[in-house]
Amino acid sequence: MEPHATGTEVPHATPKSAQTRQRILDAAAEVLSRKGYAGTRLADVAAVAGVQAPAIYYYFGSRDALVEEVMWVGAHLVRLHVEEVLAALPEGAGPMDRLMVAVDAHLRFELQLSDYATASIRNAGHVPEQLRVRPAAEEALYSRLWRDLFVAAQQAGEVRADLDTSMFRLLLLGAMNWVVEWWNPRTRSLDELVATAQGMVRHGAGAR
Amino acid sequence: MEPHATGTEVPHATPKSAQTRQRILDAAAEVLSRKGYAGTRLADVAAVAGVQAPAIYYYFGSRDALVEEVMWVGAHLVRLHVEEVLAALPEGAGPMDRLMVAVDAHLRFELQLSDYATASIRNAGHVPEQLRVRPAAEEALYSRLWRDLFVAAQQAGEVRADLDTSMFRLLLLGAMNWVVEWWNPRTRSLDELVATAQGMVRHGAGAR
DNA sequence: CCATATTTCTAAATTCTATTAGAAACCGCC
DNA sequence: GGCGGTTTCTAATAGAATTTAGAAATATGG
Repeated sequence: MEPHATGTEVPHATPKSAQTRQRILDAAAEVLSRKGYAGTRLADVAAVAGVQAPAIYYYFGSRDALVEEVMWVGAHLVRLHVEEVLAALPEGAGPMDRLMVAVDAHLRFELQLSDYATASIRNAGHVPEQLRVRPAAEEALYSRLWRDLFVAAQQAGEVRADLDTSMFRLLLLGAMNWVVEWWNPRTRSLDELVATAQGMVRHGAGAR
Repeated sequence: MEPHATGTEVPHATPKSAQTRQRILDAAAEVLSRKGYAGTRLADVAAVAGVQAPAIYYYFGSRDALVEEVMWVGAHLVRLHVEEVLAALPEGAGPMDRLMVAVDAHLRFELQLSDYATASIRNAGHVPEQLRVRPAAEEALYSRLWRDLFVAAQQAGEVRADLDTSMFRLLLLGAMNWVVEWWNPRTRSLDELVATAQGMVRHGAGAR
């Protein structure tokens, strides 16, 4: 044995078979993003991961521990992704350019790249309170990232001086997060969505 | 007896004591808006309504029937409210004015007036499929209302001709719906929120 | 190729709620 | 003040899902 008992971290250096843990976590993210917290049964997760339900308990202490991990990873990955994309920008990029890129990165990651992001977004307000503590810390960091983007743009005069950027930012993130509730890749183009969202910021918050 | 058995409608003309049904429905909306579908237990609803759990079955066929009713009422009330407010506008109001008023009405109703609206919004994507059929019809009507507002504004030249209003509308409704996830009346002013959201539309979608 | 630890399974127990049965309380009315 | 119907309660049932127990299987290392 020696499963999940060592606190909140994730040991399991054993490379070969502990891919199973990852498979289970991936499966949980997938099911959670599709069915939500209420609709996610351990048996479903196990089926997707290709194991029997009790096998999950070898890697996670409980259903809720598994959910919490997915939520945290989701929040974490979104932030990392957006930070990376921003870091890759050339020095010359202005504050408004950086905002546009952040919008692009957030939407594409959430819709294409990561079940974790979708799961994290959709279920943030639906999991029991106690599961929100660790993910909330990540979300706070992400929130700060966006705050800084807006503050920089406003100070540079590229966002209207009289705009309440804090409120605008919350509205914008809401608009982008809610996309998971209606998005259908078959009927809409992701490029157009990104462009429309960017326009919402450029014109909605931009100066002039 | 003679409870809920008569199909999907809601008889109970008996005025006096069938306020209980309303109390239960109100309680369900309140709990549902706060705890979500997964976290809403019949016992909680009953406690808020001031009855014992089994009493609920005198008025509703099942837990899901109760939830469905709340969801439908929520979607219905939002639409009615916005329609009423729009109808009360003077003839002279332009398409952009009408959009501004709709934003105002949607946000104020959702945040101040109705647990039903909040419950309906928060749980739309989290209740089992079968419960979404009847509410979905209401939402479709509401969606059409907004589509018409944007089409009118665009035809009048008050919204940029090149804007994808369908996508912008979905983003806007998402932004407003997501507000229930972060709104705290103690730390933020509702007037400011409304003004910021209106600005998001006026500048984000408006011509010039 | 055997011994040992790791991993996963089957079967069973536990728990948590919705739901039902049936008895009591309540209410208006004669 | 008793009577019939309505409404609500207490107590029991049922069912589904998480979670444990403990046995098999699988891999690992000498």
